[in-house]
Amino acid sequence: MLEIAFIRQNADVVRQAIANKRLSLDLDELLGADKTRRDAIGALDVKRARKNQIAALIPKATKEERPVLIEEGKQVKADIERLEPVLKEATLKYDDLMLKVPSIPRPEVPIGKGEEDNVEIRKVGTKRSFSFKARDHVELMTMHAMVNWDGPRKFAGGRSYALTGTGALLEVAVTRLAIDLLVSRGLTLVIPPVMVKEKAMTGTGFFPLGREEAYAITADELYLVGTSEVPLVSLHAEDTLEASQLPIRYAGMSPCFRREAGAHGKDTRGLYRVHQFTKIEQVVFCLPDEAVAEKEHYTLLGNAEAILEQLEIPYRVALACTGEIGLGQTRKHEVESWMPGRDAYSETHSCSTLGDFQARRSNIRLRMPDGSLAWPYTLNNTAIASPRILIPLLENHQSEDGSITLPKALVPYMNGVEVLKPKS
RNA sequence: GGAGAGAUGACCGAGUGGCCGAAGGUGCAUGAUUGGAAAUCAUGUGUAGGUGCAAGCCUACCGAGGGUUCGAAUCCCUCUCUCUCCGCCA
Repeated sequence: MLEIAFIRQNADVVRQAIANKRLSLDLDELLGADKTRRDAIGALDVKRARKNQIAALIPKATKEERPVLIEEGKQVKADIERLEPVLKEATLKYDDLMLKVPSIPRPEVPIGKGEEDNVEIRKVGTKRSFSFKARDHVELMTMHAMVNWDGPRKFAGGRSYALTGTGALLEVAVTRLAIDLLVSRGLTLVIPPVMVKEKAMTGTGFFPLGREEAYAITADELYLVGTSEVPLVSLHAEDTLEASQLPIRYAGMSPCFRREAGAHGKDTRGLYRVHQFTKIEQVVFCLPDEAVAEKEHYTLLGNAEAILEQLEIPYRVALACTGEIGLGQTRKHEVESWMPGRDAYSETHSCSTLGDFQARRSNIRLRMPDGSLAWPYTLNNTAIASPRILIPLLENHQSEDGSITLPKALVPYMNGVEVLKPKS
C-alpha cells in the first residue's frame, strides 16, 4: 500500500506503475474518492467540534440556557447523522481502491508484458544431454510407484495426487534438506497456521485481487493460504517492532493451497501445477533502507540457489519484468529449474522485495533508534516447493533403466540410499 | 460444545453518564542536584486523520462494530480475542 500523500504528489509515477504492471485501476477514481472523503471529514469535524462545545457548555449552563443548547445539540446531532453515511461511503470506496494501488517497481525492473520479457541474469549448471530417451517425471514416478494418480482424482478432484513410498520420502528429504540449510544460515523455522482470516490475506497483498486463487472455509470465514508468507508476515501484524530486532528471518514450513482458477487446462500433466503442495518459504523483515533490502534480497536468492546446487539441478535466474511482478512487489527474481520433460527452464522459486507494502497493509510498525516510527520492509523467497521440485530432481538424475541417482547431499536424508530402482 | 470472568496508554492500574485522551504508579527522556552514580526534585512522554509556511488548532481512538443520549471509557446489543472450569479429542 502506498501513502495517499505520495499518490497525490506523484500521480504520474503511480499511473505508470499501474500501466507497467498491467493493472486496470483508474487512479482518477481514487483521487476523486480521496477528495470526497476529505471534504466529508472537514464538514463532519466542524459539526463534531460544535457537538463537543455544546456538551461542555450544558453542565455549566443556567436553567434558561439549557433548553436552547439541548435544542442546538439535537440539530447538530441530526447534521452529524446526515454527514456520517456520506463519509462512510466515501471511505469504503477509498479503502477499496487503495488496496488496488500497486507499489512502484524499482528502476532496474524491465518493463514488459509477460514471461518473454523477463531478463535472464545467469544460467548455472549444465543441462544434461541424454544418450537415451529421457523420461518425464510422470513416467518416472509411475515406474517408481511414487504417486497414486487416480485414487485422489476420484475422491479429491482434479489436480490432486498422493505421494507414495519413495515419492513421499523424497518430499520429506528435500524439505528437511532445505530446513537444515536455512536454519544453519540463521533463519528461524516456523510452522504457522495455514487457515487465516481475511485480514491476513489482505494485509499481505493477496486480497482483494487474488481472492479467486484462495480456498475459502465459509463456515468459519477463514482462508487456506497459498504460501506461508501470509502467516509469517502476519505474525507481526499490528506490532511495533524495535529497530534492534531487525532483521527478522523466518523459514516457514506449510502446506500451500491454490485454486489455480485462472489456469484451467494449463499444465495439467503431472505434478507441475497442483492444488496442494508443501513449501519451505523464507520471509524477512528488515530496516526500510534500499541497500539493506537489496542485500537481504540477494541473500534469500543465494539460499535458494544453494539448495538447487545441493540437489545438483541446473537452473537459471531471471529478473521478472513489470508485467510479471505482483501488486506489492518492487522487484522479483525467478529461479527456474531445468526440466528435461518440459524441455524448458520452469519456475521453482520466486524471490521478492515488497518494500513497505505489506508492512503498511498489515500495520507492522517499526520504532527507529531516534524514536520515530517507520514501516519495515518485507522480502520473501521460496526455499523449496514440493512436489514441483521433484520434477527436475527426478528428470535430471535419471538413468536409462529409469533408476534415479540421488545427489550426494540428499543421500543422508534418504537413509543412505544412493540409487532408487524402479519397481517395474 | 456448555458455564463463568475479563479486554483502559510502553507496562501496571483507577475510573459506572458531563470539564476524561483519561487519576495514580512504573518505565522512558530532558534538566537540576552529585566528583560520578543511586536517591530526590522539576518538566515532558500515544497513534491516526484534517487544516496551516509554522507555532498551533480541530477531529477520532479506553478490544471491534452498532445503538441510546444534547453528551458514552462508563448504559444497551452484536462480534472478536484472552483466561478458568466442565465436556470432547490427536
